[in-house]
Amino acid sequence: MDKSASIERIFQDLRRVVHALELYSKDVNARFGLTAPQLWALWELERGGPASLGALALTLQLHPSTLVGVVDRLEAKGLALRDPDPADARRIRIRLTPKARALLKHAPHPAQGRLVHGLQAMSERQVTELRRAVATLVRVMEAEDLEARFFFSEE
Amino acid sequence: MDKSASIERIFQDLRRVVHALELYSKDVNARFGLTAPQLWALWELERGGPASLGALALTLQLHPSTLVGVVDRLEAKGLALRDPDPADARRIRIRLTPKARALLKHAPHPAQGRLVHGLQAMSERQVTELRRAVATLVRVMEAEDLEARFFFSEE
DNA sequence: CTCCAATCATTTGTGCTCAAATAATTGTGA
DNA sequence: TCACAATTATTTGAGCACAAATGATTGGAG
Repeated sequence: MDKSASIERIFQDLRRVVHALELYSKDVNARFGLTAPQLWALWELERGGPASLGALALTLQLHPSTLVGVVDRLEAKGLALRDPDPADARRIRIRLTPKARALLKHAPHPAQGRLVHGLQAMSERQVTELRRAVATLVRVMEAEDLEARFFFSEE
Repeated sequence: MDKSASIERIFQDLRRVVHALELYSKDVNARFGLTAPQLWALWELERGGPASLGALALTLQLHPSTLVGVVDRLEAKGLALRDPDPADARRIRIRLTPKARALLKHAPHPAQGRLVHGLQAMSERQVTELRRAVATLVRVMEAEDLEARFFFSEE
């Protein structure tokens, strides 16, 4: 297979990866009541403690305005709370409720779904190769992204 | 790096890949007026000729209800038309307008954006490795997906 | 020939995503 | 100190994605 055919295939396959991840998220939601972004947010709050909306958005790599809705839904489910930040009235402090902590004990870790189950069935060598390849992809894509942003910011 | 750390990393990186793809789509839309799904749909219609909504959804791997909105927007832009299917009144035949065909000549091919530009800068050997790795990923993910669907359909 | 189940497109409802505009608050430079 | 710029969260608007329900049409079984 020549290079351009490989590139075409990589894109098709990436679309399928994205698709599978989405289906997985919907599936977890249907079965468990929490979507992947919601689980990621909870898990990150558990790991890093209370955080401002902006800080959490940064670690989750989401746009702040995206995270507002996610936190809204977590709050509606009684899993997260918005406290005012005593030091800065512009900020909020998002923290977990005891209910959330209890739930996280039994929740599928965002990186332990059935997709990861498949990865675990692969040899360590294969997983390492895959990790390297995906890391390369990220590097290339984000580099191009930055470059383009810089380029167009000059216009 | 041990296996579970590799798996964790793979997932983080995949999230970043998805993120970069989304940003790219939004970017093309802002600059060109068409989102990635719209471009994919146009390109597929150009390649395969007029198609029913269900058939197009299948080749694009989208849920039919998702595609309805995409086609609505293409129609609103004067790029696609819904014709009745003479053979079956339930079906529609989606086809391109001349405007769409003219536009496609200058449009960024869905798989020729700046992300692909980055891939093209890589060596053929690297690209081949990446293709294999991503294909492995797809195989693993979709196999797990099928397995889970089968498992839960037995409940 | 007539029901009735299957098929096809669509609508509705929920959620995620971004960007741009808005409002409140902070901190700083004159 | 005080006006003004920066920061922070939110709202608004557009689009994508799925599932489930709906309505129209087809085609087959009795």
